[in-house]
Amino acid sequence: MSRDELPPEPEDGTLPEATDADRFTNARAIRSTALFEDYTELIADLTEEFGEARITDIARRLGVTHPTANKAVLRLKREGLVISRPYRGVFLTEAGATMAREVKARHRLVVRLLIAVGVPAEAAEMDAEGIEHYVSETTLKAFEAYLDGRE
Amino acid sequence: MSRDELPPEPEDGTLPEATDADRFTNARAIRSTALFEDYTELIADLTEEFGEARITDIARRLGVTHPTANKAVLRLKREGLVISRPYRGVFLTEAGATMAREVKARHRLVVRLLIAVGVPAEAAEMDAEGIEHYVSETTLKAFEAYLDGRE
DNA sequence: ACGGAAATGTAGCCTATGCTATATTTCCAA
DNA sequence: TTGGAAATATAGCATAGGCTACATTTCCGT
Ligand SMILES: [Mn+2]
Ligand SMILES: [Mn+2]
Ligand SMILES: [Mn+2]
Ligand SMILES: [Mn+2]
Repeated sequence: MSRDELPPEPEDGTLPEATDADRFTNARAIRSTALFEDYTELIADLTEEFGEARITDIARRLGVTHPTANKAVLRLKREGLVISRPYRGVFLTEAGATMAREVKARHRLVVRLLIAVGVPAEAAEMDAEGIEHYVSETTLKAFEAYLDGRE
Repeated sequence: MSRDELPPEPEDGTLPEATDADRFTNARAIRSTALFEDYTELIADLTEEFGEARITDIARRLGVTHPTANKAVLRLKREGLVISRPYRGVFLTEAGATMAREVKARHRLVVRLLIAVGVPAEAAEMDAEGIEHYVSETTLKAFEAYLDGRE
């Protein structure tokens, strides 16, 4: 029995609501970029701290083995987010740096928002590492407005 | 050059802070259960609506093909979260129902919190689908307290 | 009652993301 | 200057979670 899942189409000029499938598809798309976001953000941090991001340091900070980090860096290269030469450090491209900047801004804003609504700082930092990737532009704006609205 | 990344160990009775690696490892662990959470929550919904969860309906609601849903259900079975017989509906076990209940509660609470801080309902629903999986118990409690504290 | 349509299952392919074991390169200290 | 330690690379394995193509089963309308 095929159930017609079509939501009542609003023919009154309103936008059609996002379906369940839309939401899950969106979440899956984000999941596939979350890792790149963490890598670029981390590489930016390490570069700022040490002048370069070494594979070993990347791996240690992420809590993975270095072959895992190495393989991920190959994918980052393929996507044009980093450049690197064998046995040398990893550096962000313009695209990578842009991604890092945006992710870091999201990260900080999420932490601030969580703390503002009463989440303990330690938990806020922990949870933000996952949450940050799923916060849309719209939600980000709302967070900013909320934080501004309480000086 | 191996950089000593050890954070300044607090020998004053305070808890040691979570390292970056701790946070990323936590996020990776959650990522591996997020899919199960979405499936159990959805199976609970479908069972409530139709008396059973059919593979086709699961797939359509998630926006994936039915072989993908079928394979996922096999994993859910292996983990003891559902039972099912060939060509029949899928049903939650006690463990699966418990997971579904908890995820649904998290989902709703996240949406309510987002809306409370000014996120438009549509964006709140969209973002919550990803965020819900990364909200810890501690953060959940804080959300509850915050929502209570405003009538 | 049965034949076709819908639902479900299976096979096989792909990529991502983890790991261990091993090879290679770089770098530093004696 | 050089030999061993540290860093990096590579090979190979595994699982998850997507997909398409095809096989099988169920169900329903005539
Ligand atoms: Mn993150
Ligand atoms: Mn982050
Ligand atoms: Mn979800
Ligand atoms: Mn959900």
